[in-house]
Amino acid sequence: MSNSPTDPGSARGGRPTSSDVAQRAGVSRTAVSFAYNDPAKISTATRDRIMAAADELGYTPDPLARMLKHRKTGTLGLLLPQDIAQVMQNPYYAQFITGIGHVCEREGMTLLLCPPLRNSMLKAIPYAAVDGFIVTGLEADRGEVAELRRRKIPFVLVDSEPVTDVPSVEADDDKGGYDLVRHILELGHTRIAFLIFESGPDQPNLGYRGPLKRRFAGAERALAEQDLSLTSAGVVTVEAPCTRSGGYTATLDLMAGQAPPTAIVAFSDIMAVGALDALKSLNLPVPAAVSVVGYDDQPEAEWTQPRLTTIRQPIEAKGRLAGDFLVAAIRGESQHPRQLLHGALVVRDSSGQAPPT
Amino acid sequence: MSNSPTDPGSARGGRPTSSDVAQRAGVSRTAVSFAYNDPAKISTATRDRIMAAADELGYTPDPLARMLKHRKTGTLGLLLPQDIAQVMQNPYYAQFITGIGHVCEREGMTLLLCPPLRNSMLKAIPYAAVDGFIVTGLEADRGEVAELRRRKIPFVLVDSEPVTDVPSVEADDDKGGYDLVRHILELGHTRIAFLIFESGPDQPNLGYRGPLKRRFAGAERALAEQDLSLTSAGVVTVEAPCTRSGGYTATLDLMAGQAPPTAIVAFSDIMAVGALDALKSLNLPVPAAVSVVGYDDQPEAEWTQPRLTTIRQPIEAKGRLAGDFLVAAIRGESQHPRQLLHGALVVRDSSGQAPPT
DNA sequence: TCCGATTACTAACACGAGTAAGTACGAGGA
DNA sequence: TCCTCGTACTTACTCGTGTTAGTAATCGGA
Repeated sequence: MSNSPTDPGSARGGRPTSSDVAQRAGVSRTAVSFAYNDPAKISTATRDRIMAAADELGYTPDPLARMLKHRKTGTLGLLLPQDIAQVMQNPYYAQFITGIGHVCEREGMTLLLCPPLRNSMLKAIPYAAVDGFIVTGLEADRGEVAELRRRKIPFVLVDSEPVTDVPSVEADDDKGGYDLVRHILELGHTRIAFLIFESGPDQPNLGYRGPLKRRFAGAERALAEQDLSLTSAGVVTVEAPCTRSGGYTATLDLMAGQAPPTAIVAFSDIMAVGALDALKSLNLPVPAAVSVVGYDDQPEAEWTQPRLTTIRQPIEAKGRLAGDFLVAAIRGESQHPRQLLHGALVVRDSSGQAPPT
Repeated sequence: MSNSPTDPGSARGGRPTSSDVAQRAGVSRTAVSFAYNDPAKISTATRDRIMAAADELGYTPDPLARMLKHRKTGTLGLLLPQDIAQVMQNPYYAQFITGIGHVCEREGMTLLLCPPLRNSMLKAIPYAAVDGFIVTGLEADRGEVAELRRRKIPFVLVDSEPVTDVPSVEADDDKGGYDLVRHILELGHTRIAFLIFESGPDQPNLGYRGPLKRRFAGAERALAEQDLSLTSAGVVTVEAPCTRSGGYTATLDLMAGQAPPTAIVAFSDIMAVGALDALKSLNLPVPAAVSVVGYDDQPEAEWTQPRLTTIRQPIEAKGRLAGDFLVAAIRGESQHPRQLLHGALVVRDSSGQAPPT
């Protein structure tokens, strides 16, 4: 109303600043800052006057400016390998984020979901205002690690290949793969199909990254004990999208083949559920005709008919540890810890003795 | 190495700034900025020199400083009513965030999860560096709306009571409640139990907020058509935590009562699943002895045995619309749209004719 | 040879705050 | 009266960047 258009500090359409409040209360901008951050440094009378002025103008300190000054954002960044929509459809991530959430609650921090920018995780890094990153589903090339190092931003790797001097959280996927396949072999199966997620090079067990690679390594160890390998007759590997329908379609294809498997090892519960769907539609009893096992022990595993044998993985603990490590790294307390989490075979009803030949 | 300790611009432990790069390349700081943001304004030769210097020093523009200058963060804020860990355990939110995720992808934005700070959504607002908020699960008192208005931050309300001049997305929970109960009544049920989430005042249908309140209103309309009400004999309302075990325990209690219900109306699928568990453990066939219906049509609803009758709610669309509205509001294009989304009754196998008395 | 016009760059201000160092003032002690 | 000393406040610098306005050098044209 009384603002001349050239008046610089006044609310010219935008939000009021501390200068506006200072002017209105007849004090310096510093006094306004003190009123908010260090009330002891100012008389209660002027403090009240300042607060009243702030209230009338609708002033509120700008979070960005504070962050810039303090060099602290109060947010953890979660660097994702896929778009948010894809990630959230995967129950794995819901559990993982739950774990991080516990840390956020304890520390009073927020969580920023950072999907790739123009299909690149690397490009997403420079645009995130965070105190540090939790990096998950890292691509093989590792440009991201170099970039994060360049930037001197604290970060934690999850389910990635080990990198020196970087805190990391891993699961014993090798042992998981081993336990799962050994369980199947002990039941007498010899015609085994591996149902795996994501696309990779066409040579199995070569070029797979992260957890998948390690699960395969464990599987191969178990197979070797029975003088089998991933390339033995009867052992096949099929790739499909990590969805229920992906597992469904792949299983239909498998069972239509020459010598269909008697055991399907899915490296994801959700794909295993799809496999169960397919076998049901083919009227093949599980586990009498075909055994099915999954991985992760997500809640679905207990609801299927029959209930799913799987590897329980402490996903939530993984998130929590990653959060703890990151917070420690941000505080500079980090000793570059590396934690290996253990899974366990959960035998339910979907795996049984191989049918007589 | 060659930095004197009083040298102000040099990397004194921290990250290098554009001044450092400028000094190293023998140009002004402005030139460095141009090299990154407007290469046309600078000769290619010096641009290369600047980039080389930046590379050697490991320089990278500070996202916070950019945001402050541009008055734009490139992130949407999701203001949550509970801690991240609690929210992520609820499949509802996973779907909702999926919807927002589509918008984030299209706009190239990130998503900030803002849980309450010291049990207060209101206190979380000032600490978030976002371009706008999606507000969900708002408490009844509405302090948050006033605060967001004060701050002049764009925001969108989801599943809240209507507020004038604020974009909002709602579902027709009233119709959902009506359809669900009408379905049950048409099957001849008269002894009905409502299984609802969260704690409220002890008088049912009074003081409930948001969606729950509207679902009850719809339910009451349907009941009235049969000359029944929420306080009729045979109609009970039970509150329990919104979890599988919450539904389980509550149902056990219900069935142990004098005149146990023949229909259980859960206002959440996950509680309905718990109810099914309980009935199974009591050897009560569903729907022959007791019908069970849920709400939301989450993926679980199709996996249960029997498959669950429920109200399909377009949760993902809700998130997507909220995102769209928020982006429009941030751009200043907003006409304060209000969208009402429609659900639909999905009849599966868990609801059937009431047993003969 | 002198005049615009273009190119290539810089100085100076802005974004919105926090904070060390400095100043004016009144009270209290010698 | 003079000299502390504490209180209450301000001046001036800082965080790291974007960008307008302005200047020195170069070029083409007459």
